[in-house]
Amino acid sequence: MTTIKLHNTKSRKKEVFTPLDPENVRMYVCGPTVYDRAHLGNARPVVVFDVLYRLLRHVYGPDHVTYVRNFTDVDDKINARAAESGRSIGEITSETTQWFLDDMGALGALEPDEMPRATQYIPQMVAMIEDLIAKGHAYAKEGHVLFRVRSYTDYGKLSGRSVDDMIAGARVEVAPFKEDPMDFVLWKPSSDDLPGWDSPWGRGRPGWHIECSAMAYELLGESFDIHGGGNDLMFPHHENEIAQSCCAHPEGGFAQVWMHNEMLQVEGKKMSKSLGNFFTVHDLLEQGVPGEVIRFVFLSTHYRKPMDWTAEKAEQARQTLIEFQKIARGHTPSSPPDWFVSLLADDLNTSLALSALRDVAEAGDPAQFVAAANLLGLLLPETGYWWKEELLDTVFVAGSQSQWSHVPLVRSTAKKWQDLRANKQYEEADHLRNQLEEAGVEVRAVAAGVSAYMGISLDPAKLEALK
RNA sequence: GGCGAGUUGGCGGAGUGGUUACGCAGCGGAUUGCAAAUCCGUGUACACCGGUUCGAUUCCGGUACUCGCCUCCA
Repeated sequence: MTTIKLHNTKSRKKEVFTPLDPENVRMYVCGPTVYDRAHLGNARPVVVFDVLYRLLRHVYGPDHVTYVRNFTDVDDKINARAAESGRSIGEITSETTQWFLDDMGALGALEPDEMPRATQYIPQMVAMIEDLIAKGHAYAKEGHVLFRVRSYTDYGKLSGRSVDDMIAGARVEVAPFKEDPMDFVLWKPSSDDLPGWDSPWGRGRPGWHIECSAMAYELLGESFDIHGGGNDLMFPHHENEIAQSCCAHPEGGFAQVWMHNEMLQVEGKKMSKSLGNFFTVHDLLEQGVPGEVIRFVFLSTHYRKPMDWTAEKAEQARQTLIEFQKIARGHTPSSPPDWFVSLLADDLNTSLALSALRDVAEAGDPAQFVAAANLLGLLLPETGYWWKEELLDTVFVAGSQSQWSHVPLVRSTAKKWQDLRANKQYEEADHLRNQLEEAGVEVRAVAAGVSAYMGISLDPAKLEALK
């Protein structure tokens, strides 16, 4: 069996991964708060942990891995969005949840085995909070319930902070109902116009951190193998999760391995609305950037390094993927070579695996090549629509599905170009080629005849003019 | 201020105590009506300063710069 090594944030080291139960390897990853489209940065952990999920399924068997990723559907940002848009909370969360699934699906991400919604686990959260109060780790005051940070001596261990240092540097105004500035909210009261549930402390709603603790406990138990998420969640979210879960279930130990992906930048800068470089996954897909290309770019940077999204990388990824498609077409996957799997098993070295894909291809077994690519979530039938196989003999479509309608015209024009060349009518042929290029189509002569490449910047109007 | 991550040739990006990553671009050649595509060939880089060592890009210490978190943004 392939040995998997993973970098554990707890130890800051790469460790050999030994599941608690190889028959049921369990992983929890923090999912989105559903109030808007997922931006590109949101997609990074999804892709990273999707690769891990695929690897675990390959090594331990598809039926022996349980992957949980939650939806946070109760949150002040959602309330604010509802208030400003005049729409109902339920409408917003269900719509956004579906968007998320669609967009991540376009990136070739498998759906987790369980996708719990926070609002479906309120009783479990209340029970856990009651338990924490009973054990002296939490206290109720003025309709709030707060976690008593000082009652958990290991608080701060994951992120390497001491409680005293944090208080010294804290800039937050301390609420009067807090015993200690570091204490955080488990439950807070809701006014009548806000979502709320009846509880021993009155009508209210849960704090963010308790959601993940309660859902992870309910679905994976008091101890499980891997907990993942973005670097920025390490503190306070994951630290608080550990405190809650380990205090409620001291015998469990919660997650064995903590994994954190680094953040995403765009053209060297942090993605932010003020810099004007903020965009969603959906935006890119709409522009005709295939989800597979986005995924390829993600995989080309190791998950523990900051990733820079650039247009140039996307273009290179596109070209490489077209190459890969030519190798793969017509072949059904067999099984990836063990040596390839072991590259990936070394703390998800996706960038190395990506370049090694060429070696798999050169080894001469296309079925293995497709299988290796599939392990990375590439060349999948469901996301490879942009290079639809039946079109390949003459036309590559590198954009969105909406471009398919132009394929017949491009194909016939390309053939016309070829005929002109065959008749040595070079002037007319070159003119036609220029027109095609201006419309966003590249044509070239190949051994078998002619092929055309429809780029993403297709100009349908100029194309129609060629009729 | 506290904590953490990073710095590899034109670009992206692996890896290693002493020998080639790889890809893209570029350059030279073959081929070609031109171009593209394809094929062949081609590149001694590892932030800076010390230390350990026969020898460091690779280990240790420091400096600079970049970035993230500490403000319920993945």
